[in-house]
Amino acid sequence: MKEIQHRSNCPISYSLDYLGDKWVLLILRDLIFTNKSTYGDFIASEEKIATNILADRLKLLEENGFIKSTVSAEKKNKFIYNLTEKGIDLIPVIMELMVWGSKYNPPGANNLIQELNKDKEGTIQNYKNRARTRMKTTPE
Amino acid sequence: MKEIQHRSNCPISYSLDYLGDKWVLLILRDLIFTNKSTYGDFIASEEKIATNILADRLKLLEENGFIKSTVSAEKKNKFIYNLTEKGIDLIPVIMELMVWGSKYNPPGANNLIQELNKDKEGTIQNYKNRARTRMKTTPE
DNA sequence: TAAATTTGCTTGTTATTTGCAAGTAAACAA
DNA sequence: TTGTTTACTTGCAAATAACAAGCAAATTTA
Repeated sequence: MKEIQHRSNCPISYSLDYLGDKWVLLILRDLIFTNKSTYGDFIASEEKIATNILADRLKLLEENGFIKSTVSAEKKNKFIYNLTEKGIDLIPVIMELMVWGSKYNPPGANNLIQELNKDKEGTIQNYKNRARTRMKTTPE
Repeated sequence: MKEIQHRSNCPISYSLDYLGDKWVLLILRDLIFTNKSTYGDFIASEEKIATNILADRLKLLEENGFIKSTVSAEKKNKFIYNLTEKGIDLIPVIMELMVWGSKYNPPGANNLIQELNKDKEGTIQNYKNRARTRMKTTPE
């Protein structure tokens, strides 16, 4: 894995050096909003990520401390990926992508948007706590 | 310009079909946080976008309604790009990218982060209003 | 216990995109 | 009228992505 070269010392540019890629953010989405946590789970997602790209992005995310993998308790050839605190801190970014997407892609409205409109901070906190719980409990 | 194909009906995936690209978001950053508004301004940014990529992304952003170009009042061979309401609605996304980047890229801390910590909603509203004012006033 | 399956990749090939350098064209300034 | 500014376009090599196939360890099934 080649090291990421930062193009400037702008914090937005810094973030984009990791996150300016659709696939990275779709993997994070799956980790935040669904119960998906394995290679096979991510491959099964609707957007059909290629196998080599998924392997590459999981490696990048783990090497840069966004996620952490552990061997599954029940199957030794299965890896469980979970968000680290660094990854959990991206939840607000992804929430805002969802808010924007729901506004401009009409069929995408849902309960979560209503919850965010009522109490954005609280909703984000709930998802952060959910991710922390997942990280701590022994995986399936 | 080829039409963007949406890979699913997930609102996050929908957003990423436009925004899952570093350069698009760096152009938006310049429009939100700086007084940059022309091709030459964006070319001069620290991250050194290639000329063909900039032309391509400006076209994509305009064709998809994120920005609007007008001919400069003073020079007819100069175009001024401004955010539309659709683009202004991305300010929260970019603010969160900045918050995350500032947290994990230590030298990036600044006044804006403090302002956001004190009053996120108000700060975002200020930048939205600033963008609307720029859109309405006759450009340089 | 041997064969088939699951799981998580890697490899090879082709297509697309990027990055870089150079060129173009309209507007404007000297 | 010559040079400069501004905003691109074009051509090409290199990097990246998409697709298909293959592989190997662990596990299940016969």
